[in-house]
Amino acid sequence: MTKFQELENLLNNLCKNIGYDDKVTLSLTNRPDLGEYQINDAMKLAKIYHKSPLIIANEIKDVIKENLYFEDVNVAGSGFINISLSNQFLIEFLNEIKDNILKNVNMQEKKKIVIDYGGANVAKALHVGHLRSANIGEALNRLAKLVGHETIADVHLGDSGLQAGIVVMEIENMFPDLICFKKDYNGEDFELPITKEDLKVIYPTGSIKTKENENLLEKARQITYQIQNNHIGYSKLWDKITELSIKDIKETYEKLNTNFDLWEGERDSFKYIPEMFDFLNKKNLLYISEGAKVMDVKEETDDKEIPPIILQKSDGAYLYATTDLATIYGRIKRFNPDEIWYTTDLRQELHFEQVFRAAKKSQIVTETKLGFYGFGTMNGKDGKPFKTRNGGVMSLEELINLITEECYKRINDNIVEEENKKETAEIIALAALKYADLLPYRETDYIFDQTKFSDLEGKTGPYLLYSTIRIKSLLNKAKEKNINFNKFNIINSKTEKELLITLLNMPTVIDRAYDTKSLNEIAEYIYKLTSIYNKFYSENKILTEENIDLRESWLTLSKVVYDTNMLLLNTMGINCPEKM
RNA sequence: GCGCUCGUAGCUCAGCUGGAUAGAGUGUUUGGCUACGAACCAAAAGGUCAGGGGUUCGAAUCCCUUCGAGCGCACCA
Repeated sequence: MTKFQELENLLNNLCKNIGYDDKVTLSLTNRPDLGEYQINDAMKLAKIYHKSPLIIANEIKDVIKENLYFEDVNVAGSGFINISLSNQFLIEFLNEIKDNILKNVNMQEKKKIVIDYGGANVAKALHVGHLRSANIGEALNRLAKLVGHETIADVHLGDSGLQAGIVVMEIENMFPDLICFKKDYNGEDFELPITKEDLKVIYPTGSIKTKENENLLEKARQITYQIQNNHIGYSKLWDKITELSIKDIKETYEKLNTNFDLWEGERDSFKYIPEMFDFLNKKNLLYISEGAKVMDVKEETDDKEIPPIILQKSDGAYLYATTDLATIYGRIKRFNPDEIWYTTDLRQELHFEQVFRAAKKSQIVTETKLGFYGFGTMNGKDGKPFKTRNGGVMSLEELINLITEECYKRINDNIVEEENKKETAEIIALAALKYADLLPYRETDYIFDQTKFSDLEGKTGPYLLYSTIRIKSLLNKAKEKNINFNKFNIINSKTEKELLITLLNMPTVIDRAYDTKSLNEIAEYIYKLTSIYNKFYSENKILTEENIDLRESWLTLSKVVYDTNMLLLNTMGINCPEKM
């Protein structure tokens, strides 16, 4: 149990003793002039117990002010209780977590969670629009692990859509003699005649052609259908393209520090489709509507229109909904997870609502909790979302390179060795990019501004890295000078107390981030902690402090802040260089 | 047409299940390196929380309404 949890439990027990058996919460104050924490529950209790809030507030005040952990307990306004924490409590707290920062995290009962994020499409370049899914998904994955869960991350590649038909058609055009196109082709191996650079051009040009020519579009559709139905040559070719494409996609995801346990795609769900249809047929859930095989998912209690889910097109082809439902079918069968999370653009909410309903109604899913945690779109300056289909959007690689160049310019030659400069610049650039992306609330649409993402000062990733490295450097210097520290003894200033209280509050922040599935509070928190530390740093000369107990306290505190920063940066998927 | 989301400082965003005097960053103005790393620190200015009504001890937050923006609504993914 974290120290803060202990504190809240103590408070609740004290209230219980005087007859208030309701949850009382301790929150950071809005009025720092009156205390450090506040309790606002007296007003609520007043309604329940038909008593004056002031009387209740005073009763609570009287019982908690006796405790050694609290001091300066006072009642103000219409029943606000203001509390400060005793130095004794805070010193005890810091000494408890100094050697293991994980003691400042509330662990949860272990669950198995499949997390579906990334959103990469085979044969299409990752663009800036893919940034959020990767960042948020990866961070949620890490957050889930941090609080004690087991996760299975699946990139769930888009590998069965129309782009398959388009790309195969283009290649047939370019290399009609390739053996996989021969009538008597029997599946033997062959060399793919294109590189990943070629691939980046093939889809966009093919896509334009199909938009201009109805016949080509129809042809691409047919090829797509044939790939779905295991046409031997087309499937083999598409397999090889997928392999090549994954290699490329992996490189970019690795830069983003995004890791998947499974590199499966829509096509991996195909093997479950016949079984799934059997399952649905047995339950009599499917019917034909306008030639398509559909299933109703509307419910009595709906106040909005939920259209039926289409599982097979009138031409026999499968859709997004089919593969997603079959993927759930497969995941339940293979992993039987407690939860499955999806992190995609919020615009897909209705689609997932339909799929989830179909899964539950058919009892493909019984116990497993299905969660859709959508994110807002990245908009252009015109306030409209980036186009994902029409091209012309900056590729993720290009964006990373641009920001890396900016960072490179800032690197001081006296600090970073020449051979490490490039690598360091990239780490900093990615920190800037990831932090800027995780800072807004998950569901917020925000305006993508290249200059904002390139900011290296203020509330940015580079600020956090710089500050963290500076603490590390301080701790190293202490070691070099044989200054030992292993204990927190004294609180000497207001800034130090502020730091301690901020540290104490970390578990609450992590819990909330987990509950809301949004990293923004963690991003805000780490900035707050860091900036208070920087204030502390500028107020004191730590290494030359003559009071040995004080110096030891300062160094111990610095170490805890460092460990906390590293833990939270890692949770956000942000790496920290040695120097910058 | 139906539905979802949103409107907070010049700009980009926070603001927790309703709590006291609405916060950051950036930009603007100003001060601080012969310093453990200045990608830092300190200070000032900047607000009709889109408008109106309601609920109550108390509203940026909940409800209604007007205006404005974005998105989604059966065989794309």
